Amino acid sequence: MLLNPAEYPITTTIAQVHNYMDQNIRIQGWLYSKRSSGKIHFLQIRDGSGSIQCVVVRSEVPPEVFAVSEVLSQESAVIVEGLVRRDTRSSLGYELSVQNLIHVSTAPDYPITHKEHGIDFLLDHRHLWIRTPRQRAILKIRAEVLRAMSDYLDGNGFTRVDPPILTPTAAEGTTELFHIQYFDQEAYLTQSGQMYMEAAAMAMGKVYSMGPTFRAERSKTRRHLIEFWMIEPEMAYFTHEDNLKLQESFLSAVVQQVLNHCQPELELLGRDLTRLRAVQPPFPRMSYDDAVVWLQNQGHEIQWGEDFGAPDESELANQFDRPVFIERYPTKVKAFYMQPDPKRPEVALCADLLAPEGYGEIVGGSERIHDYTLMKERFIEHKLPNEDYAWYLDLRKYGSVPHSGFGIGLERTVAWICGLEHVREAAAFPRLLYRLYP
RNA sequence: UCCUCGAUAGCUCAGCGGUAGAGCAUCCGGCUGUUAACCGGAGGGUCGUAGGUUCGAAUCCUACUCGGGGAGCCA
Repeated sequence: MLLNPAEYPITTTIAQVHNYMDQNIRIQGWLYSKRSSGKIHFLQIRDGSGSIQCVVVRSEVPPEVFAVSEVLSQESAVIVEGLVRRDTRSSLGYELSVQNLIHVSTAPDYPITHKEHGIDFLLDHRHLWIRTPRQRAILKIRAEVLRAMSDYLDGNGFTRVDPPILTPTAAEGTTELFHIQYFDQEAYLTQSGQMYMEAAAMAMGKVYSMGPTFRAERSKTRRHLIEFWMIEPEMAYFTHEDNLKLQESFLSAVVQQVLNHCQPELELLGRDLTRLRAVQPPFPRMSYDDAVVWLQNQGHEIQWGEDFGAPDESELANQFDRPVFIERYPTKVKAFYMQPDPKRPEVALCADLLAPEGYGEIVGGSERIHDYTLMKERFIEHKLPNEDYAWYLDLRKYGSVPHSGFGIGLERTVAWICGLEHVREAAAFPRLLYRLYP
C-alpha cells in the first residue's frame, strides 16, 4: 500500500534525492544489496540514476513494513518511501529513513552475486550484468561519447545522413561479409557506410553517419566485435590536411566533454583522468616511412610495404601521451579509393589514428580519389564489377571534387576512454565470435 | 584458419592415481550503524561428452563439444 499521496507528493530519482533534504520522498528501484543487524536493515537501492542507502529500523516502522524488508532479496523490485536525512555514517553523507516499502516483485536466486564471476558466466547473463555499477557507468559513457560526437559535428555544419544497413556489394572488398537473402537476390550487411557518405557529401557538403557495421571475421581478441558501431564523417572539398585537423579537434572535444559530464563514472571505473586531460590538439604525427624505420630500430621484423601488426601499433602508440597519426601508408596495402600522394604515388593520402595504452587503431581516414580516370583504373586493378559500382563512379563523373573522410570505431574509442580490458564491455549486448546470446 | 589455456556444487576455485572439498550464494537461527557486514547450523555433485590405460580415474592417454586469451585481418 502506498502511503497517503498528500504525505508523499514527491516521487524522484536517486540522483535528485539530495535536493529534498529533510523531506518525505518516494523512489522506485531495485535492491542492489542488503546488510542486516537483526533489528536494523540497510538496503542499498539503485534506480539507474544512482544508488542510495535506505535504513529500516524495526522500532520505527509498522511490523508489516519490517517484514517486507526481511524478505527482500538482491534485485527485488521495490518502491521506498521515507525521509531524506543527513548522516555522516552513510557514504553519501545522507540517507533515506524508511517509513514504507512496497514490494513490487521478487528476484529469487538472482544469478549475479556480489562475488567474483568468470567472463563466460557474465556474458551469458549480460542482460543482468548491465545492472551492475561498473557496466552502468560504461554504458553511460558510451551514450555521452555518442552525444559529444553529435554535438561537435552538428555544431560544425555537418548533417547526419543514415546510410543503408542492407547493401548489394562490398564496400572495401577485403573483409568477410555477412550475406543474407534479399528476396531473390544476394545482399550483405554493411561493413562501412563510407561510399554512401561520399555520395551524401556531394549533396550536403559535410555529413556524418552513426550506426552499426558488421564484419564476419574470425577475430577473437580484446579489440574485435562482430557487430560494432562506426561514426563516419565525410567532407567535400576537404584535403588530407583538413581531414587530420578535423579529427584531432573532434576527438579532443569528445574526450573533454566526457571528462566534463561523466567524471563520477570515470572515477568508478578507476580511470586515470590525467591521461584523458592530455588529449588536446595537436596530435603527434609520424609518417609510415619513419614508423617503419623506428620499428626496425626497436628490433621489429617489418619491411617497407607491409602493414603493421597489432604489436607494432601498440609500440608505436605507446611512445606518446595522446593519440598519434601514422600517415601516408603504401598505396598497395590500403583501400582502392584512397588518393595517392601526387608527389609520391606509391603512398596514399591517408592516416590511421592509434590510441595510446595499447588500444590500437581507433580511426582510419583518407582523402578519396576524385578523378574519374584514376578511379576507373583502380576498379580494373581490384577487379571490381563496373555494374555494381556504377553509382560510385557517377560521383566522379558529375561534379567531382576533392573530398576526405574518416571512420571512428565507437567501442574501441569507449574502451580507450574508459580504460577497459576488452571492447565487449563497451557494447550493451556485444556480438562476438561464438557468442550470439543473449 | 592457426597457436595457446581451460571445463569439478548456483558462482569462484582447490584437489592431479586410493571414500568429492573450501569460500560465497540459498535455507534456518543470532545480532539496532552495516559498507563484498559478521557469528552458528543445514541442504546441495553422473567431476563437459565418448572411448582407452589401470585392481582402482575428477586425476593419465585419445577424440569430440563448448569457452577464454592471442595471431592474421581490421575500427
